[in-house]
Amino acid sequence: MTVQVLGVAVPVPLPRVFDYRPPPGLAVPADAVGRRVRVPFGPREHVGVVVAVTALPAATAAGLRPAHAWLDESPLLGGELLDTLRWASAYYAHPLGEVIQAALPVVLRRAQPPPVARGRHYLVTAAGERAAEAPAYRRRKRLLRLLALLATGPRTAAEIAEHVTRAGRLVDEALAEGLIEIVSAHLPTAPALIGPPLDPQQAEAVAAIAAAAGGYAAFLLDGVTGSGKTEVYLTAIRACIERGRQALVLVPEIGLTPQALRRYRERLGVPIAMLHSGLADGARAQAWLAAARGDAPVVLGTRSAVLTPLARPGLIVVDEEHDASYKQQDGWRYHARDLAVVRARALGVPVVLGSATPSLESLANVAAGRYRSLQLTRRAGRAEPPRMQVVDLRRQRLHDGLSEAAIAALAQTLERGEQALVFRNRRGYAPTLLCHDCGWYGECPRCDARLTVHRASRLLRCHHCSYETALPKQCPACGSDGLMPLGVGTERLEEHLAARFPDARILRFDRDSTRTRSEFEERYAAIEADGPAILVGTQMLAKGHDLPRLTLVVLVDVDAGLFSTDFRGPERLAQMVVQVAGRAGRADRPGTVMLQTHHPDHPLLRTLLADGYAAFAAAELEARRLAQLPPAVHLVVIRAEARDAAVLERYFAAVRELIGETAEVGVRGPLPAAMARRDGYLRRQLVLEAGSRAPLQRLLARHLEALHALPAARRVRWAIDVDPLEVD
DNA sequence: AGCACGCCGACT
DNA sequence: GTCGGCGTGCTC
Repeated sequence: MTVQVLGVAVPVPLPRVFDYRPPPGLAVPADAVGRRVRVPFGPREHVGVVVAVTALPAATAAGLRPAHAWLDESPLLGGELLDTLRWASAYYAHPLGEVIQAALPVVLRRAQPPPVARGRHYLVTAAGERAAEAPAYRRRKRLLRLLALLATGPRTAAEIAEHVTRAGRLVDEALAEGLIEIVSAHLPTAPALIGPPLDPQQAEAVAAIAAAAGGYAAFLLDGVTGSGKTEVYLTAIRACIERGRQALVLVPEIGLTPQALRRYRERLGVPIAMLHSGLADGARAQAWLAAARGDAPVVLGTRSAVLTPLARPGLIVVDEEHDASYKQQDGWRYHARDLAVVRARALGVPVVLGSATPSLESLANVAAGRYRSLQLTRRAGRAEPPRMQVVDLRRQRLHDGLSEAAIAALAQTLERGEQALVFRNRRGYAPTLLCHDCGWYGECPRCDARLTVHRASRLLRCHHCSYETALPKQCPACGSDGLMPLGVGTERLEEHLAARFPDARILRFDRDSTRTRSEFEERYAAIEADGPAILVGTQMLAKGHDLPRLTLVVLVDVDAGLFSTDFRGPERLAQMVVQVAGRAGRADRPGTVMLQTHHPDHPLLRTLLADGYAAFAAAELEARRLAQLPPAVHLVVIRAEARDAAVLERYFAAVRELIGETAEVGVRGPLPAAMARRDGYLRRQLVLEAGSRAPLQRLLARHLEALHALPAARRVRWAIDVDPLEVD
């Protein structure tokens, strides 16, 4: 005598599935797998997802607790997505319950039935999008809220009513003014705008992707900045929609701008379900469900959008595939680009990874024949590439970090009425405060890091924890007046430039000056306004946005990237240089990029500047092979942190003993992390390396349960990072 | 991770 | 006498 038992993935950090008797009363539905259930868990209750139904002897099942209730009338997670999540749970050695929870929108993690979406759907029109930005509409707050809501995807009247009061009348008004329209989710909402004609290389790329439709194929679309990668995506997506299939498009965090969304919407003429981190819970759930029902022809989103269920999948696109924001950096540390390829294979659809500066991983996959390379080498309808100029800083007099040559170039740019970007990846006034008399410098009491001088707010701040203290006037050690800020941050650059060019607009972009997305958009709009300006900024300005009036870029200090402790430093630097250079001289005028360095003869810089990114990448791949670093080898890092050094020591001793000696997997460490102490926690890592993934996977699978069961693990915060981006 | 249970120190 | 410190065990 056997009875049916539910295998339930519960969102707890335990690497196993829990068995329950079905909820009392009803028979177990045939399609139980993928439905959510409320289950008792110790003294609490959780929402779990059924991942298996098995038959167990009645006597065994009697010892199990019954699930409390079903939450779904049909499976919420379909076959392919659940299979991919199962695979990912094993691959990333992360508990399935937490993996599944990460894939579910917040609303669906709660013990409630899924929100219903029914009735007519409304969507903002192109006129409505223009109105949302027009000054004349600024005072119509409720209308603007409606337009913003409908800009994220089609909504029903009922959904709109959740966001604005007296929704019915507002919707009627907006309809009458042509700002919104009724859409049937499956049909194009507007005639798609016709794009520029494709050049032969673009047409060839589109044809290759089209030829692969209906089956799995992976492409690396390797196209220089301005070669029209987006046109290739748009054409391929359009073809996908016309075949009645859905396209999933991933963009980096910084890339999902209103301009980008509008371009997709206008050119594709269909509703686009948008998924990004800033979305309200309800809106995110609606977009997710629309994708799952097949109502959204295009799903556009950042990292976690790769976990969206698709009813009619046809194509996956990953834009700027080299971007580090695709890797989740805490909890379940998945890589969205890699998962996109895994999903494409499982779904039997083509996947296109695009970049002007492909990751070395993807280039290695091309070399190994796993991805097909599609090259775009021509800059479409534009001036020649920017002139790259190395500024040798040795024996030069510097003015707050800027060379005479850079200042002269900035002055000329302003005189011509053009815009310049001064790029420096350190915010604050100066990275260090030093006493010239006794050698004291400001250190964080909780981290192995120096305190950054923030002059405007008169603070010394740690950029790695929340520590801050008043900026001292005298040296805390010797009491002298010899304190001096050492080094240059964006704040100092801004101050210097403002003093030197008092009539120019100086706009600073960093986390201190630009905290929110709306602040960014506001300042960004100021750039687009006419007239000369100097933009001073960090990473924030390095990618994504079009800066059409920019003709000069000054990279204040590239040396940090040349001598980084992390093995990906050179790759990151090269990508940054090429991406920033891509911002220069976009319009009618060719641009100039000035790289300030104390190492003008560094082979990395020479190769990159003389022969381009592809040559750099080939050289760097060879260097990684010789050094036995990824992608030549594969890595897994076990990280842990604790306040007490002895506790940390004991933990890693236990892990090492557990793993033991293996022939196929090299074990290094535990090594102190680059910042061995952070926010009061000591941090170390154990590096596992092997020539292929299989032995690493076997080792993880073999020891995973024991790793969780380790008594020493209770005293530390630990995590497994498969394919880590940083090993410092 | 939570949360309970359990066994030793300073307090109303 | 008990309130509460955090070690240890368990979660179907």
